Amino acid sequence: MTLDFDPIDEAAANWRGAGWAAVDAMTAATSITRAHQILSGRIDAALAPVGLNFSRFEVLALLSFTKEGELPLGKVGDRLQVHPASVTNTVNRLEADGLVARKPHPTDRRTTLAVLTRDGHRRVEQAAVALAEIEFGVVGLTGDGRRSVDAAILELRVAAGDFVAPPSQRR
Amino acid sequence: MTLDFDPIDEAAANWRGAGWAAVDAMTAATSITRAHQILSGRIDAALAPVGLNFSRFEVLALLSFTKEGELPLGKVGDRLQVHPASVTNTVNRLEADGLVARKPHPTDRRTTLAVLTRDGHRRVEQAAVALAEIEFGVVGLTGDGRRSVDAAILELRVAAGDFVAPPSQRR
DNA sequence: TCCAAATACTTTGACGTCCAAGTATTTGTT
DNA sequence: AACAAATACTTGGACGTCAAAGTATTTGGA
Repeated sequence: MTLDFDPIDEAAANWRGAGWAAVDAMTAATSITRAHQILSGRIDAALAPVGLNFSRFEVLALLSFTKEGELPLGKVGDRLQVHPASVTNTVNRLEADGLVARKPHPTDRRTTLAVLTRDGHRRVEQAAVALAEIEFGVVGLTGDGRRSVDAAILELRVAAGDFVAPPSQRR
Repeated sequence: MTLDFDPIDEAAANWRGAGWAAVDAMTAATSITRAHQILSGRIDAALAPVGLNFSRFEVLALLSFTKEGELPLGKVGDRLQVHPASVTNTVNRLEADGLVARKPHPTDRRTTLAVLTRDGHRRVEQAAVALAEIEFGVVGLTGDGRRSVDAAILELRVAAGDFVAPPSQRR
Protein backbone atom coordinates (compact mmCIF):
# COMPACT_ATOMS: atom_id res chain seq x y z
CA MET A 1 0.00 0.00 0.00
CA THR A 2 2.79 2.39 0.85
CA LEU A 3 4.46 3.93 -2.16
CA ASP A 4 8.13 4.62 -2.44
CA PHE A 5 7.74 7.44 -4.90
CA ASP A 6 5.47 10.44 -5.27
CA PRO A 7 3.10 9.73 -8.14
CA ILE A 8 1.98 13.33 -8.50
CA ASP A 9 5.43 14.87 -8.38
CA GLU A 10 6.66 12.16 -10.71
CA ALA A 11 3.95 12.88 -13.23
CA ALA A 12 4.57 16.63 -13.11
CA ALA A 13 8.30 16.19 -13.67
CA ASN A 14 7.74 13.82 -16.59
CA TRP A 15 5.13 16.04 -18.12
CA ARG A 16 7.36 19.07 -17.88
CA GLY A 17 10.32 17.09 -19.18
CA ALA A 18 8.40 16.10 -22.28
CA GLY A 19 7.63 19.75 -22.93
CA TRP A 20 3.90 19.16 -22.58
CA ALA A 21 1.58 21.99 -21.67
CA ALA A 22 -0.79 22.63 -18.77
CA VAL A 23 1.35 21.06 -16.09
CA ASP A 24 -0.51 22.82 -13.28
CA ALA A 25 -3.83 21.64 -14.59
CA MET A 26 -2.50 18.15 -14.93
CA THR A 27 -1.28 18.21 -11.35
CA ALA A 28 -4.62 19.36 -10.02
CA ALA A 29 -6.44 16.69 -12.01
CA THR A 30 -4.05 14.01 -10.87
CA SER A 31 -4.45 15.07 -7.25
CA ILE A 32 -8.17 14.80 -7.45
CA THR A 33 -7.94 11.43 -9.12
CA ARG A 34 -5.59 10.13 -6.47
CA ALA A 35 -7.80 11.49 -3.70
CA HIS A 36 -10.76 9.71 -5.19
CA GLN A 37 -8.79 6.51 -5.40
CA ILE A 38 -7.82 6.77 -1.71
CA LEU A 39 -11.35 7.57 -0.61
CA SER A 40 -13.09 4.88 -2.56
CA GLY A 41 -10.63 2.32 -1.37
CA ARG A 42 -11.26 3.24 2.25
CA ILE A 43 -14.98 3.47 1.84
CA ASP A 44 -15.35 0.13 0.13
CA ALA A 45 -13.11 -1.45 2.77
CA ALA A 46 -15.31 -0.06 5.52
CA LEU A 47 -18.46 -1.29 3.83
CA ALA A 48 -17.25 -4.76 2.94
CA PRO A 49 -17.77 -6.23 6.44
CA VAL A 50 -21.33 -4.92 6.30
CA GLY A 51 -21.83 -6.71 3.00
CA LEU A 52 -22.21 -3.61 0.88
CA ASN A 53 -20.21 -1.53 -1.53
CA PHE A 54 -20.60 2.16 -2.11
CA SER A 55 -23.09 2.12 -4.93
CA ARG A 56 -25.37 -0.30 -3.12
CA PHE A 57 -25.08 1.78 0.01
CA GLU A 58 -26.01 4.92 -1.89
CA VAL A 59 -29.21 3.35 -3.12
CA LEU A 60 -30.19 2.11 0.32
CA ALA A 61 -29.37 5.48 1.90
CA LEU A 62 -31.42 7.34 -0.66
CA LEU A 63 -34.42 5.11 -0.01
CA SER A 64 -34.02 5.47 3.72
CA PHE A 65 -34.28 9.24 3.40
CA THR A 66 -37.80 9.02 1.99
CA LYS A 67 -40.91 8.85 4.11
CA GLU A 68 -42.04 5.47 2.81
CA GLY A 69 -38.62 4.05 2.08
CA GLU A 70 -39.45 3.74 -1.61
CA LEU A 71 -38.64 5.50 -4.84
CA PRO A 72 -39.09 4.89 -8.58
CA LEU A 73 -35.93 3.46 -10.11
CA GLY A 74 -35.68 6.44 -12.42
CA LYS A 75 -35.58 8.86 -9.49
CA VAL A 76 -32.82 6.83 -7.93
CA GLY A 77 -30.75 7.23 -11.06
CA ASP A 78 -31.43 10.97 -11.23
CA ARG A 79 -30.44 11.58 -7.65
CA LEU A 80 -27.31 9.47 -7.76
CA GLN A 81 -26.43 10.53 -11.27
CA VAL A 82 -25.97 7.04 -12.56
CA HIS A 83 -27.16 5.39 -15.73
CA PRO A 84 -30.55 3.62 -15.66
CA ALA A 85 -28.85 0.34 -16.51
CA SER A 86 -26.65 0.70 -13.45
CA VAL A 87 -29.70 1.22 -11.27
CA THR A 88 -31.29 -1.92 -12.66
CA ASN A 89 -28.12 -3.82 -11.96
CA THR A 90 -27.66 -2.51 -8.42
CA VAL A 91 -31.28 -3.03 -7.49
CA ASN A 92 -31.12 -6.57 -8.86
CA ARG A 93 -28.32 -7.35 -6.46
CA LEU A 94 -29.91 -5.59 -3.51
CA GLU A 95 -33.07 -7.51 -4.24
CA ALA A 96 -31.16 -10.78 -4.36
CA ASP A 97 -29.80 -9.95 -0.93
CA GLY A 98 -33.26 -9.15 0.34
CA LEU A 99 -32.42 -5.55 1.17
CA VAL A 100 -34.82 -4.05 -1.33
CA ALA A 101 -37.94 -5.23 -3.12
CA ARG A 102 -39.46 -4.17 -6.43
CA LYS A 103 -43.08 -3.05 -6.37
CA PRO A 104 -45.27 -1.76 -9.19
CA HIS A 105 -46.11 1.91 -9.15
CA PRO A 106 -49.75 2.36 -8.09
CA THR A 107 -50.79 4.51 -11.04
CA ASP A 108 -48.06 4.36 -13.69
CA ARG A 109 -47.47 0.87 -14.97
CA ARG A 110 -44.24 1.85 -16.67
CA THR A 111 -42.69 2.62 -13.34
CA THR A 112 -41.15 0.28 -10.79
CA LEU A 113 -40.57 1.25 -7.19
CA ALA A 114 -37.64 0.09 -5.13
CA VAL A 115 -38.76 -0.46 -1.54
CA LEU A 116 -36.45 -0.80 1.42
CA THR A 117 -37.09 -4.02 3.33
CA ARG A 118 -36.72 -4.39 7.07
CA ASP A 119 -33.30 -5.97 6.49
CA GLY A 120 -32.40 -3.12 4.19
CA HIS A 121 -33.23 -0.60 6.90
CA ARG A 122 -31.08 -2.40 9.39
CA ARG A 123 -28.21 -2.79 6.95
CA VAL A 124 -28.10 0.84 5.90
CA GLU A 125 -27.95 1.93 9.52
CA GLN A 126 -25.00 -0.35 10.14
CA ALA A 127 -23.30 1.00 7.05
CA ALA A 128 -23.82 4.61 8.09
CA VAL A 129 -22.16 3.88 11.39
CA ALA A 130 -19.27 2.15 9.67
CA LEU A 131 -18.76 5.13 7.38
CA ALA A 132 -18.96 7.65 10.18
CA GLU A 133 -16.33 5.65 12.05
CA ILE A 134 -13.83 6.10 9.26
CA GLU A 135 -14.98 9.67 8.70
CA PHE A 136 -15.89 8.82 5.17
CA GLY A 137 -12.29 8.20 4.33
CA VAL A 138 -11.25 11.81 4.70
CA VAL A 139 -9.19 11.12 7.79
CA GLY A 140 -6.13 13.25 7.28
CA LEU A 141 -8.07 16.21 6.01
CA THR A 142 -8.38 18.85 8.67
CA GLY A 143 -11.34 21.17 8.97
CA ASP A 144 -9.50 23.76 6.92
CA GLY A 145 -8.55 21.24 4.30
CA ARG A 146 -12.14 20.07 4.03
CA ARG A 147 -13.41 23.58 3.66
CA SER A 148 -10.90 24.48 1.01
CA VAL A 149 -11.60 21.33 -0.95
CA ASP A 150 -15.31 22.04 -0.75
CA ALA A 151 -14.83 25.63 -1.86
CA ALA A 152 -12.51 24.83 -4.73
CA ILE A 153 -14.64 22.01 -6.00
CA LEU A 154 -17.66 24.24 -5.81
CA GLU A 155 -16.00 26.44 -8.45
CA LEU A 156 -15.40 23.41 -10.58
CA ARG A 157 -18.97 22.25 -10.24
CA VAL A 158 -20.36 25.66 -11.09
CA ALA A 159 -18.21 25.75 -14.20
CA ALA A 160 -19.43 22.27 -15.10
CA GLY A 161 -23.02 23.46 -14.97
CA ASP A 162 -23.99 21.67 -11.78
CA PHE A 163 -26.87 23.32 -10.09
CA VAL A 164 -25.35 24.65 -6.90
CA ALA A 165 -27.46 25.84 -4.00
CA PRO A 166 -26.69 29.49 -3.24
CA PRO A 167 -25.14 29.95 0.20
CA SER A 168 -28.32 31.49 1.55
CA GLN A 169 -30.30 28.37 0.72
CA ARG A 170 -27.78 25.84 1.77
CA ARG A 171 -29.15 23.33 4.22
CA MET B 1 -26.01 17.26 -18.25
CA THR B 2 -27.21 20.24 -16.26
CA LEU B 3 -28.68 19.34 -12.92
CA ASP B 4 -31.66 21.01 -11.38
CA PHE B 5 -30.65 20.23 -7.83
CA ASP B 6 -27.47 20.39 -5.82
CA PRO B 7 -26.35 16.83 -5.21
CA ILE B 8 -23.91 17.74 -2.47
CA ASP B 9 -26.24 20.03 -0.58
CA GLU B 10 -28.99 17.51 -1.01
CA ALA B 11 -26.91 14.72 0.43
CA ALA B 12 -25.79 16.82 3.39
CA ALA B 13 -29.36 17.78 4.23
CA ASN B 14 -30.56 14.18 4.00
CA TRP B 15 -27.68 12.90 6.04
CA ARG B 16 -28.27 15.46 8.73
CA GLY B 17 -32.00 14.81 8.64
CA ALA B 18 -31.44 11.12 9.27
CA GLY B 19 -29.35 11.99 12.32
CA TRP B 20 -26.29 10.38 10.80
CA ALA B 21 -22.82 11.39 11.93
CA ALA B 22 -19.81 12.91 10.17
CA VAL B 23 -21.77 15.18 7.88
CA ASP B 24 -18.74 17.37 7.15
CA ALA B 25 -16.64 14.39 6.25
CA MET B 26 -19.39 13.06 4.05
CA THR B 27 -19.61 16.39 2.26
CA ALA B 28 -15.90 16.51 1.60
CA ALA B 29 -15.91 12.96 0.31
CA THR B 30 -18.89 13.63 -1.90
CA SER B 31 -17.26 16.75 -3.30
CA ILE B 32 -14.17 14.86 -4.25
CA THR B 33 -16.21 12.10 -5.81
CA ARG B 34 -18.22 14.56 -7.85
CA ALA B 35 -15.06 16.39 -8.93
CA HIS B 36 -13.59 13.15 -10.09
CA GLN B 37 -16.74 12.34 -12.01
CA ILE B 38 -16.63 15.73 -13.76
CA LEU B 39 -12.96 15.45 -14.60
CA SER B 40 -13.01 11.94 -15.92
CA GLY B 41 -16.01 12.73 -18.06
CA ARG B 42 -14.25 15.68 -19.62
CA ILE B 43 -10.97 13.87 -20.04
CA ASP B 44 -12.49 10.84 -21.71
CA ALA B 45 -14.52 13.10 -23.97
CA ALA B 46 -11.37 14.95 -25.02
CA LEU B 47 -9.53 11.70 -25.69
CA ALA B 48 -12.30 9.92 -27.58
CA PRO B 49 -11.68 11.73 -30.90
CA VAL B 50 -8.04 10.69 -30.62
CA GLY B 51 -9.12 7.09 -30.16
CA LEU B 52 -7.94 6.72 -26.58
CA ASN B 53 -9.33 6.68 -23.11
CA PHE B 54 -7.54 7.80 -20.00
CA SER B 55 -6.02 4.53 -18.90
CA ARG B 56 -4.66 3.82 -22.36
CA PHE B 57 -3.30 7.33 -22.56
CA GLU B 58 -1.57 6.92 -19.21
CA VAL B 59 0.27 3.86 -20.42
CA LEU B 60 1.37 5.52 -23.63
CA ALA B 61 2.47 8.66 -21.80
CA LEU B 62 4.48 6.67 -19.31
CA LEU B 63 6.28 4.83 -22.08
CA SER B 64 6.95 8.05 -23.94
CA PHE B 65 8.72 9.45 -20.89
CA THR B 66 11.38 6.76 -21.03
CA LYS B 67 14.50 6.96 -23.13
CA GLU B 68 13.73 3.90 -25.21
CA GLY B 69 9.97 4.14 -25.10
CA GLU B 70 9.71 0.81 -23.33
CA LEU B 71 9.02 -0.54 -19.84
CA PRO B 72 8.32 -3.90 -18.22
CA LEU B 73 4.59 -4.39 -17.71
CA GLY B 74 5.13 -4.67 -13.99
CA LYS B 75 6.73 -1.23 -13.83
CA VAL B 76 3.81 0.22 -15.69
CA GLY B 77 1.48 -1.12 -13.06
CA ASP B 78 3.63 0.20 -10.23
CA ARG B 79 3.85 3.68 -11.65
CA LEU B 80 0.19 3.96 -12.51
CA GLN B 81 -0.91 2.12 -9.40
CA VAL B 82 -3.11 -0.31 -11.23
CA HIS B 83 -3.49 -4.04 -10.89
CA PRO B 84 -1.29 -6.27 -13.08
CA ALA B 85 -4.38 -7.73 -14.70
CA SER B 86 -5.46 -4.26 -15.74
CA VAL B 87 -2.08 -3.64 -17.34
CA THR B 88 -2.37 -6.86 -19.30
CA ASN B 89 -5.79 -5.85 -20.46
CA THR B 90 -4.83 -2.29 -21.44
CA VAL B 91 -1.68 -3.38 -23.22
CA ASN B 92 -3.65 -6.03 -25.11
CA ARG B 93 -5.89 -3.32 -26.50
CA LEU B 94 -3.08 -0.91 -27.26
CA GLU B 95 -1.31 -3.74 -29.01
CA ALA B 96 -4.41 -4.54 -31.04
CA ASP B 97 -4.45 -0.90 -32.13
CA GLY B 98 -0.79 -1.05 -33.05
CA LEU B 99 0.20 1.64 -30.57
CA VAL B 100 2.38 -0.63 -28.47
CA ALA B 101 4.19 -3.91 -29.02
CA ARG B 102 5.21 -6.62 -26.59
CA LYS B 103 8.86 -7.61 -26.57
CA PRO B 104 10.69 -10.15 -24.39
CA HIS B 105 13.02 -8.77 -21.77
CA PRO B 106 16.63 -9.30 -22.88
CA THR B 107 17.79 -11.02 -19.70
CA ASP B 108 14.75 -11.96 -17.62
CA ARG B 109 12.43 -14.31 -19.43
CA ARG B 110 9.64 -13.78 -16.93
CA THR B 111 9.39 -10.18 -17.97
CA THR B 112 7.61 -8.65 -20.93
CA LEU B 113 8.34 -5.16 -22.19
CA ALA B 114 5.75 -2.85 -23.66
CA VAL B 115 7.30 -0.82 -26.45
CA LEU B 116 5.82 2.30 -27.96
CA THR B 117 5.44 2.01 -31.73
CA ARG B 118 5.81 4.90 -34.14
CA ASP B 119 2.02 5.19 -34.24
CA GLY B 120 1.95 5.11 -30.48
CA HIS B 121 4.36 8.04 -30.33
CA ARG B 122 2.26 10.05 -32.70
CA ARG B 123 -0.95 9.20 -30.91
CA VAL B 124 0.27 10.15 -27.46
CA GLU B 125 1.43 13.52 -28.71
CA GLN B 126 -1.97 14.21 -30.18
CA ALA B 127 -3.58 13.18 -26.94
CA ALA B 128 -1.34 15.43 -24.87
CA VAL B 129 -2.35 18.37 -27.02
CA ALA B 130 -6.01 17.48 -26.68
CA LEU B 131 -5.71 17.30 -22.90
CA ALA B 132 -3.81 20.57 -22.65
CA GLU B 133 -6.53 22.22 -24.70
CA ILE B 134 -9.17 21.35 -22.14
CA GLU B 135 -6.75 22.07 -19.31
CA PHE B 136 -7.14 18.55 -18.09
CA GLY B 137 -10.72 19.16 -17.25
CA VAL B 138 -10.00 21.58 -14.44
CA VAL B 139 -11.38 24.55 -16.33
CA GLY B 140 -13.26 26.47 -13.68
CA LEU B 141 -10.59 26.00 -11.07
CA THR B 142 -8.58 29.16 -10.65
CA GLY B 143 -4.93 29.17 -9.73
CA ASP B 144 -5.88 29.59 -6.08
CA GLY B 145 -8.39 26.80 -6.27
CA ARG B 146 -5.84 24.49 -7.83
CA ARG B 147 -3.27 25.31 -5.18
CA SER B 148 -5.69 24.75 -2.34
CA VAL B 149 -6.88 21.47 -3.79
CA ASP B 150 -3.29 20.36 -4.21
CA ALA B 151 -2.41 21.37 -0.67
CA ALA B 152 -5.44 19.77 0.92
CA ILE B 153 -5.09 16.56 -1.00
CA LEU B 154 -1.44 16.44 -0.07
CA GLU B 155 -2.55 16.12 3.56
CA LEU B 156 -4.85 13.33 2.63
CA ARG B 157 -2.16 11.52 0.70
CA VAL B 158 0.33 11.85 3.52
CA ALA B 159 -2.21 10.41 5.91
CA ALA B 160 -2.85 7.56 3.47
CA GLY B 161 0.82 6.67 3.51
CA ASP B 162 1.63 7.91 0.03
CA PHE B 163 5.25 8.75 -0.35
CA VAL B 164 5.19 12.50 -0.86
CA ALA B 165 8.20 14.39 -2.14
CA PRO B 166 9.30 16.99 0.41
CA PRO B 167 8.91 20.55 -0.92
CA SER B 168 12.66 20.93 -1.24
CA GLN B 169 12.85 17.96 -3.60
CA ARG B 170 9.80 18.68 -5.62
CA ARG B 171 10.50 18.84 -9.32
C1' DT C 1 -60.10 9.30 -31.10
C1' DC C 2 -55.70 8.03 -32.75
C1' DC C 3 -50.98 7.86 -33.21
C1' DA C 4 -46.32 9.64 -32.93
C1' DA C 5 -43.32 10.99 -29.33
C1' DA C 6 -41.84 10.76 -24.76
C1' DT C 7 -40.95 8.13 -20.68
C1' DA C 8 -39.54 4.00 -17.75
C1' DC C 9 -37.19 0.06 -17.37
C1' DT C 10 -34.53 -4.07 -19.00
C1' DT C 11 -31.33 -6.45 -21.92
C1' DT C 12 -27.17 -7.01 -24.25
C1' DG C 13 -22.66 -5.94 -25.15
C1' DA C 14 -18.18 -3.37 -24.71
C1' DC C 15 -14.85 -2.07 -21.34
C1' DG C 16 -12.56 -1.15 -16.91
C1' DT C 17 -11.22 -2.79 -12.16
C1' DC C 18 -9.90 -6.14 -8.90
C1' DC C 19 -9.00 -10.81 -6.93
C1' DA C 20 -7.56 -15.48 -7.04
C1' DA C 21 -5.44 -19.08 -9.31
C1' DG C 22 -2.23 -20.94 -12.79
C1' DT C 23 2.29 -21.07 -15.46
C1' DA C 24 7.00 -19.87 -16.13
C1' DT C 25 11.29 -18.27 -14.49
C1' DT C 26 14.57 -16.55 -11.23
C1' DT C 27 16.40 -16.00 -6.52
C1' DG C 28 18.02 -17.15 -2.22
C1' DT C 29 19.08 -20.66 1.11
C1' DT C 30 20.52 -24.80 2.72
C1' DA D 1 23.15 -28.61 -6.68
C1' DA D 2 18.38 -28.62 -5.20
C1' DC D 3 14.23 -26.64 -3.99
C1' DA D 4 11.12 -23.57 -1.70
C1' DA D 5 9.89 -18.83 -2.11
C1' DA D 6 9.50 -14.79 -4.69
C1' DT D 7 8.54 -12.50 -8.96
C1' DA D 8 6.19 -11.59 -13.57
C1' DC D 9 2.55 -12.13 -16.32
C1' DT D 10 -1.92 -14.17 -17.98
C1' DT D 11 -6.45 -16.15 -17.39
C1' DG D 12 -11.05 -16.47 -15.73
C1' DG D 13 -14.62 -14.76 -12.89
C1' DA D 14 -17.25 -11.20 -10.30
C1' DC D 15 -18.87 -6.59 -10.55
C1' DG D 16 -19.33 -1.71 -11.94
C1' DT D 17 -20.18 1.78 -15.73
C1' DC D 18 -22.16 3.35 -19.89
C1' DA D 19 -24.41 3.17 -24.65
C1' DA D 20 -27.73 1.43 -27.69
C1' DA D 21 -31.63 -1.19 -28.73
C1' DG D 22 -36.00 -3.40 -27.34
C1' DT D 23 -40.62 -3.58 -24.83
C1' DA D 24 -44.40 -1.53 -22.44
C1' DT D 25 -47.08 2.35 -21.21
C1' DT D 26 -48.47 7.09 -21.05
C1' DT D 27 -48.84 11.73 -23.07
C1' DG D 28 -49.97 15.28 -26.03
C1' DG D 29 -51.47 17.11 -30.23
C1' DA D 30 -53.90 16.67 -34.84
